[in-house]
Amino acid sequence: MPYCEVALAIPLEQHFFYSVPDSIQLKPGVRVIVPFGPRKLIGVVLRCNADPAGIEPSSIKPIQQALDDDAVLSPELLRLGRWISDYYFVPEGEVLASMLPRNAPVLKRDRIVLTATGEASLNNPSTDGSELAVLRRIAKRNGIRRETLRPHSKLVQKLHRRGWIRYEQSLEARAAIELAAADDPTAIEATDRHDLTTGQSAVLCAIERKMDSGQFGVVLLHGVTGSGKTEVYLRAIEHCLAKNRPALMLVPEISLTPAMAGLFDARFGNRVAVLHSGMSDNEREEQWHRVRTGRSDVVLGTRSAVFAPLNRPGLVIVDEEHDWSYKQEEAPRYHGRDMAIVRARDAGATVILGSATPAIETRHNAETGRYQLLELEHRVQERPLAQTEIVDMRQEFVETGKKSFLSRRLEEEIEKRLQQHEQNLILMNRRGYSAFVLCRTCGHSIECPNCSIALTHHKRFPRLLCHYCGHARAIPKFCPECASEHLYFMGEGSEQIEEALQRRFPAARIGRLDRDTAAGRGRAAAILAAFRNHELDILVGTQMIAKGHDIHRVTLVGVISADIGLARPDFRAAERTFQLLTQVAGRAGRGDLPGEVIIQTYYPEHYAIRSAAAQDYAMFYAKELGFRQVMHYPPFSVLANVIIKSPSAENALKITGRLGRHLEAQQKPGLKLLGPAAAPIHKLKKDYRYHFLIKASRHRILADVLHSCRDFARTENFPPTAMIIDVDPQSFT
DNA sequence: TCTGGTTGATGT
DNA sequence: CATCAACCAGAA
Repeated sequence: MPYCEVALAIPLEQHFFYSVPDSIQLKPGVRVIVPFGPRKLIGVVLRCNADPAGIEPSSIKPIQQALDDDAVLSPELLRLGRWISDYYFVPEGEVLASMLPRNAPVLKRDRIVLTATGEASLNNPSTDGSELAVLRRIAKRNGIRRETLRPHSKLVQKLHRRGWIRYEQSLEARAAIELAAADDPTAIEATDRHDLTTGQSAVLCAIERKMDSGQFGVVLLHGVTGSGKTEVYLRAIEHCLAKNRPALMLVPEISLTPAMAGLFDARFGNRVAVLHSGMSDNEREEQWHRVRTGRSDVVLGTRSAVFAPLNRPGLVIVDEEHDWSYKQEEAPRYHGRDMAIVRARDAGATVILGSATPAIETRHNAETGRYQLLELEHRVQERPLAQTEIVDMRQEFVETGKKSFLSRRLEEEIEKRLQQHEQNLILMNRRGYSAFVLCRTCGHSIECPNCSIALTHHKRFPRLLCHYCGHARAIPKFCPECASEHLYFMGEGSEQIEEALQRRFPAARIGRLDRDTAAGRGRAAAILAAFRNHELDILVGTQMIAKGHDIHRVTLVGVISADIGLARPDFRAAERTFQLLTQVAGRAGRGDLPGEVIIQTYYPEHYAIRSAAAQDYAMFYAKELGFRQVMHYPPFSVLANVIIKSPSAENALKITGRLGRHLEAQQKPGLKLLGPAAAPIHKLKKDYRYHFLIKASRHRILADVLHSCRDFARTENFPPTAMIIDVDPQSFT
């Protein structure tokens, strides 16, 4: 009987071999149900006719069932999966699982069956009466759903311990989902095509030339906010489709840019498939099927849409390529933008990376010629960029003697917009009401029991909430440590800003957009729609309000505290601040009326704030690049963050020490080791954490070290989840 | 990751 | 000696 090699979505690097019964036809990329220990799992066939060298033949079990007639993962996607597995040090099975719709194509049942000793006890007169009754029920139907015996769980547990019963898992293929009636991709309906500016035309022309070459290539489309990048994307997609190749566009978050989906629908009709996390599993699976079967050849989606089952895309667009939500923060920790490039390289496609504030690495790649640089330096219809003003809040305090989060300048300007029936966008990049609760008597702030983090006060909820693990507790009247009643609620969040603005401007219609108000399907879109329709005068929010919205009556953007985030222990803190401020400033003055931006800060000298206020990318880039060079940070090095975690503080420290000694011995030219150090959030979700930051001059050197870490962890028997390798890390919690 | 088996502390 | 949680090995 032939053997096949299967990748399973478990945190083990190995693949597993199974025999293939004659009745089952397989090819690589087909999903299968396989027995795995006492369980059944879904895996993906990597190779048929594989040689299970070194594995005891009698231990090889047969494939239970194939779930697909045809490969659901194309050779192209299987290659990409292998690449990601190697590059990011993640098990291939986990990568492949994340490429497929999450909807399990099986029904899972936990069953209880009798063992041989259990059978024997059926006929043993000394068996206890209630036990016998349960055994008889199981015997009667030759096994029973575990669920059914839930009311007798105590008894069942006892029988299991005694070895009379055995748990069994069954997986059965579910019927495939029904697709809506087939609709062939139709020709493009040319609605609403904006005339191009000369700048846009030139850029589009260069992109089309690149696509016509049929060769892989990356273009950085660096265009100021409001310069009309979207129209360029749409035209480029039209060109791609005209050449009979599918197109893929990634956006950071669709729920925050509902307008984009609307544009795609209007332009490409039923050829468009939309893939994002806000959809139900069924909807997502249906869209995925439409793509796989060729009914959709334009895909618009978030990070994981980079794995859309398109056949050799000719164009891959990454909008807002600098956006950090492209990095998956759990395994497999891939970067959506970078995977777009890897995929395009394999498919011979053109990549457009679009941004007003490109990541330093991306701009550097363009400067050094790896990417083609295309720029749009002016807004459409010669609209000016917004006027910007920095308010020094230290000075404000000196002059007013009052501790207020709202400066006189910002207050005055909001007042003016309200009178003129124009709209205001107020950025407060921290959610909740108060950032933390401090006891004036014992000096401690109330911490999360699972994480070394202060709990945030949410007033409407009303609870203290951990923003990392979700832990919630009642709002205390007394300090839980020392029972003092002197609790102080410190640091404003978006909820408090909204409330205070409402108090200051009672007649204004004020809305708030942050993770709290946007929770739930369609909520974010509804709030944005209300703002767009001018049912709101002021929209307060976190970074969500900065993302790509094109609302013409917004003439004032206020930033309550530009400093939030600057002090974070992350070498990209300045870059993020610059990007956030520039992006939010870009929301002002996108219509006929000119825009104005007021940035409040306690740190007006900081280059991130100064260059954002000047809307001067070049100034920021030059300064930041110099810093990166001196500090050996990307793009002058490649990084990996190796995290050690354990629920036991001692264990975490012990393992860290061992890995540390191992890493010390790996020192060589081109390699820099930082740490071990306690992770910035030392305890997270009940795990104590330490980390090593590894800098290398080349990826090869980094990969070698990471390999050695992984081997070391295996030979030293680290628990399999104790070590997390994060290649190209984007955040350092 | 998940499961089941082993082990050692606790209690009768 | 029974019971239970905590630890660990193995999965093809």
